[in-house]
Amino acid sequence: MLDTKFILSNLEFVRQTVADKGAAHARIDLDKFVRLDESRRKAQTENDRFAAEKNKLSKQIGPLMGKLKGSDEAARAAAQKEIDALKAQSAALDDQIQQQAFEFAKAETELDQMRAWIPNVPHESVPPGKSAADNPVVRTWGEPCRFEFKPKFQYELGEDLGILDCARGAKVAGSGFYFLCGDGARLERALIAWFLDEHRKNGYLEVIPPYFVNEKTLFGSGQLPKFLDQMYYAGEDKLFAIPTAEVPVTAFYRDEMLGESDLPKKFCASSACFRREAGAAGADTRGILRVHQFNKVEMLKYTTPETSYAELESLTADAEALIQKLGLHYRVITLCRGDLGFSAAKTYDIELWAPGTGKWLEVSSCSNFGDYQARRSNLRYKTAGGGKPQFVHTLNGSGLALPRLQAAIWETYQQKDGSVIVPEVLRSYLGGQERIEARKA
RNA sequence: GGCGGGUUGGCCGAGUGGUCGAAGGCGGCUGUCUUGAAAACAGCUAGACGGGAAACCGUCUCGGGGGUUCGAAUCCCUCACCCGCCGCCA
Repeated sequence: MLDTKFILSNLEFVRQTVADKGAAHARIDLDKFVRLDESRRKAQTENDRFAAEKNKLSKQIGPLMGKLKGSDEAARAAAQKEIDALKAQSAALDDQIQQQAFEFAKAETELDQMRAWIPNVPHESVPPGKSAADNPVVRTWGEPCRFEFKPKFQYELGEDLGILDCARGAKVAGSGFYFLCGDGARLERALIAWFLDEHRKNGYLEVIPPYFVNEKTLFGSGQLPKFLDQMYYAGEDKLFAIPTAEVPVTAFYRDEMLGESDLPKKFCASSACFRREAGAAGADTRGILRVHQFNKVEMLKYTTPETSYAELESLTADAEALIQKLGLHYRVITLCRGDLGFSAAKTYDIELWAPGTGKWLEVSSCSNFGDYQARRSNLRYKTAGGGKPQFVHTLNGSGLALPRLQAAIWETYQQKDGSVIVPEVLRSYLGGQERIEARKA
């Protein structure tokens, strides 16, 4: 959420951001926002004046009540008379207070609702651009591998090796669900364990988060209210299945006050992720490039505003290091203004080259959210200097998302005989196994 | 699912109708003392919003919401969460 004062004093910048992010929407009417803020302030000023007056009257009644207990009957009668007069004055204020309080609440509620739909503004280093086609490539690592045979793509490899079963996934749960079997499941487990071990070495605290969260938690990270239709919802219990571990871990310190010396805080979390992918029908439907449930290890950081952009670089580097050790070809792109997500101030996407599919696959999205999520989550820290509490900055990035990574590994390390070589760093997690071969029945 | 006890500032913890935004302690900051530090002593130390050039002033906030009252941390209702005991169960 953006600060109301920031919106008002940077109105055109916010207006441009809303347009850039394609967030233009009847719910966001910035001219109305300005008007509402004016009426909110006016109502509050009026309300405060009447309330102050009423408070003064009440304070006069207290001592008079004491006099009612005295023995002098004339004095008691006089006090009673005074009390009645004060009560009458007080009652006369009620209508006005109620009226102003109503006006204030009405304006504030509308302002809050509108603010909930206004996206974060981009950092100054974010490049201009309208869509994914305009995202500049920051760097590329490795070389695309060459084959002396026609390489298979992920779905074929998975099914041929017997490590992926999409048909039965569809039967059991529906399209977009799948089984990993045998060495496919083991490779997944190895990757997750290895990621977490690497992150722990880099100072990230490993957590296993709740897979279901409440509405407030989703509001905090920015999924709600805008992306309601992308979430699985258990209505009986008013709980949502998490689309990423970012959601529960960002809420870890919600409504809390941290100390500056506690920062930065670094977490890594492994979880299943659940996404309805509404509106994505027809895209990447074959295999495991776009699915409703997948595993992911997520890295998160809570930092001070001063260090968050440096921490974004190191977060991205931590994700890249994993890919480098796996020996895969990848590139890093910066999302342009038009492609930047709702809550993000700056994002790097990391894409793996999948030689069989012939596409770059996004396996990590590393973002700095600035204070946007912290504001929505009421998450502050006390500064070392002792000044006012500040909102922390939050960052997160995948390290890494499993299905597309598996796809890239299969495709990159496939052999002429159809088997797949296991990347060296993972072998100790697989009992030394060096190769995945077709599973018999 | 049933019954009982809780929820107060960064933390702990007093406070059962008025002078309470809240005693006391811890922690933090500042000063005195000291070569420096510790200790001791003194002072300061919640947030949001509004008004104001500022000093400062006002309103609201004692888990959330609603109610009673001139006035609520305090009384009533309700919801959430936490801690017990019972039931069910991986």
